[in-house]
Amino acid sequence: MADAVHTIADIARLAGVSKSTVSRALNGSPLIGAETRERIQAIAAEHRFQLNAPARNLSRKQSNAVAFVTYAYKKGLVADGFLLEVMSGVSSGLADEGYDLLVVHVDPEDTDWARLYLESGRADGFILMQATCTERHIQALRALGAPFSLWGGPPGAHGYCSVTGDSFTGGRLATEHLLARGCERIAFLGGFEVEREVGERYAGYQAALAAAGRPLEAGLVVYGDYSPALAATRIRELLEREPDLDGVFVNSDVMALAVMDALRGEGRRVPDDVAVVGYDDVAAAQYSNPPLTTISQNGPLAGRLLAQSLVQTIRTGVVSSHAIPAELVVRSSA
Amino acid sequence: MADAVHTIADIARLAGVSKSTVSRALNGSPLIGAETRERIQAIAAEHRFQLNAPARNLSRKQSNAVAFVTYAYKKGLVADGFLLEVMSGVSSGLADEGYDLLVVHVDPEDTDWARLYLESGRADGFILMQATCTERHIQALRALGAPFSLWGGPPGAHGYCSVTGDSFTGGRLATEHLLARGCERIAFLGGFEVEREVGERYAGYQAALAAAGRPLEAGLVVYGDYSPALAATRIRELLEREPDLDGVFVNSDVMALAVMDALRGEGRRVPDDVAVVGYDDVAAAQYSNPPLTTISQNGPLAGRLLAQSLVQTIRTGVVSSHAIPAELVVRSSA
DNA sequence: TCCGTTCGTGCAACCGGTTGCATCCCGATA
DNA sequence: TATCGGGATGCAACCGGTTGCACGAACGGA
Repeated sequence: MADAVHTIADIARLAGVSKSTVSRALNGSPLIGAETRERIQAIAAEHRFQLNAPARNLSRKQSNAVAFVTYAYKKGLVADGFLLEVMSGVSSGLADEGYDLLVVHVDPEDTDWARLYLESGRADGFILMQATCTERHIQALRALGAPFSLWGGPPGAHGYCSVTGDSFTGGRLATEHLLARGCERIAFLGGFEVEREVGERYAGYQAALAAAGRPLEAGLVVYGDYSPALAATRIRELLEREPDLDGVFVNSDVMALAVMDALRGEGRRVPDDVAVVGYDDVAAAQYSNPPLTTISQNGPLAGRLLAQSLVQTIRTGVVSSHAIPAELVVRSSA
Repeated sequence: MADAVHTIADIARLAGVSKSTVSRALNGSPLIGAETRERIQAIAAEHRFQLNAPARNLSRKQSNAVAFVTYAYKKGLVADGFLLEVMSGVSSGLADEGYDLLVVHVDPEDTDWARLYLESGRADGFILMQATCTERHIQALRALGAPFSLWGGPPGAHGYCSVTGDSFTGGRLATEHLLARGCERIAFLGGFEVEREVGERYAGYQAALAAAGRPLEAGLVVYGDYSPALAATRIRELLEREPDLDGVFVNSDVMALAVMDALRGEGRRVPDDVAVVGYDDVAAAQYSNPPLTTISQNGPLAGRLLAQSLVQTIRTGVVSSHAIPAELVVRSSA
C-alpha cells in the first residue's frame, strides 16, 4: 500500500513531475499539455486527492467563502422559514461557484464585523437580508468597499448587488384579488413604513385600487413592525375606526396570522366578514386557520441570485440588481 | 501616516521584536514576558490588527471552523423554525470558542462530503440534526473518525457527542396534560417509528397512561413521516377506526397543525371533541387555530451545547451527551 | 568568582499551495 | 544545418502565520 497522498508534492512524485505542474494541471491551466494534465488529474482522482484549502487561500489571498449575515437570533422575529429557503438557495448557488457559506450572527449595534472577516481573510463577501440588518450595517459595508449583496434592497443601488421581490406586482396582485372577491373597503397593513419594499407594495395596492376606480382612503393605511403583537393591535385599532372594513392586505404572513387571530377575537369571520391576504408564503400559511391566501416569493431562487451576483462582484467588480416574480397563492383566507 | 499594518511582521517592526515574539504575544503564550506581551497587544489593538486566518490555519493544520450539515432543502420539510433556533445557538456557541460556522447542504445519498471537508482542511468537525441526516451519514462520519455532534441521537452514543431533548419527559408531560383535561381515549401519532426520540416519546406516553391506571391500546398508536400530508391521512384513518377518540399526542407541530386541519375537516372541534398536543413549539404554533398546546425545547440552548461539546471533542477527544429539558406550553388546542 | 538555571527572545524551517521567470525541447524556417 | 519561436515544464520565491531549537542575559548557589 502506497503512503497516503496528502499534498500536491505527493502527486508530483507519483506522476514524476514538479509541484507547479501538478498545481497547474489541477487548476486546468492551459500551460500544461493536455496529455500531462489528464494523467495528473487521473492520479489525483484515483487517490481522491483534495487540495488544502487554507494553503490555497493563503496563496491566492482570498477565502473562497462568503458570509451570510443575520442578527443575533430573536424568537419569533427572524424564525422565518423564508430565511431558511433563501439560505438554501445561497448555499447551492455558492457551492456551484466553489464557494463556502459561512453563517454569522452579528449584534445589530456592531459595525466592525465586516472588517474583521474581510481582513482576517475569512470571507470575500457578504450576503444580507434587509429584514435582518440595519442601515448602519449597509453603510459600514459600503464604506469598507466590501462586496456584498442584499435581499430587499433598492433595485438601482450603488456599489452593491441587490435581489428583491417584485413588491409592486405583489401588492397589486393581492389587492386585485381582494377586489375580485368583492371587497369594498380594503385596508393596507404594512411593515416598517420606511422600507422600500413596503412602499412598493403600497404603490401596488394604490395602483390596483385606482385601476378599479376605487378611492384611496388614508384611514385604511396603517403600519406595523412585523411583530405579531403590534399587528394584532393595529388591526383592532383599525376595526374600531373603520368597522365596515371587509378586506386587508397584510405585508407579512406572520403578521397576517396574528391579524386573523385578532379578527376572530373581535368576532369577525375570515374570510366571510374580512378577507385577509398575507405576504411571503411561510410554511405555516398553509396550516393556518383558515389557510392563508398570500403572495409567494421563490426563496431558493432569490438565494441563488444573491449568491451568483455576489460571486460575480467578487470576481469582476460588476454589480447587478434582480427582481424575482411575485405570485399569488390562493387558499381560503381571501 | 504609517503604512497599513497587515501582517505580524509589520507589528514586529513597530515593536522592535521578531515575528515569533509577536505571534506568541498575540496568542498569549507564557513564554513571552508580561511587559512585552502587553506592549505588543497594545500595538496590535491600536492598529486593529487581525491575524490572517488562512495562514494560521495552514500552520496549525486545523480550520477553526465547524460545518453544520443539513439536507439539500425540501420545501415544507426542513423549513422548521427549530432548525434556525438551533443554528443560532450553534453560531453563538462556536463564536465564543473562536470557531466559524459553515453551513453545508448535502445530498442525502452522498456520503463523501465529510471526507472532502475534513481533508481539504475546511472544517474540523460537524454538527448534524437527526431529522436532516441519514444513518448512512452518521456511519460515514464514524468510519472517518471525524468529530461530530448530533441533535437527537442516542444518549450513550459511541464515538460522538449527542444532544437531545428529554423526549421521555416530553411524551409524559403531553400525555399527562391530556389526561388531566379529561381525555379518555388518547392516541399517539409518532414520527418515524425507528427513531429513538419517537420511541422515547412513546415510552413517556405509555408511562403516563400506566401511572393513571389507563390501558394502553395498540390501536391508538400510529406513525407518520413528519409530513403534514401523511399526518392528515393517518388521523383520518384513525378516526374511522376509533371514532370516540378524544385526544391525540402528535410528535411534531407541523404534523399537529395538519392534524387539527384534518379533524376540522371531519367535523370535529379542537379541543372540545378532540384535544391535540404537538411537539417542538414552532413559531406557527402560537398563531394556529386554535393555538397549539405543545412541548417546547430550547433550540438555542441545544445549539450551544452541540457547539460546546463538539469543540471539546475536537480539542480533547472527549465525547459527551446532554439532554435538555422538555417543557409543556399550554395554549388552546388541549 | 564560576557555573548551571531559568527566563525571554530570535532564527529559520515549515505548513501546502501559487506563480513569475528561466529553461529546455521540439519542429519550422531560412 | 543553424537559428528561431513557442509550447511544456521546473525552479524557487512567496503568501503569513507557528514552533522547535539555539542563544544570551540575569540570577542564585557553591
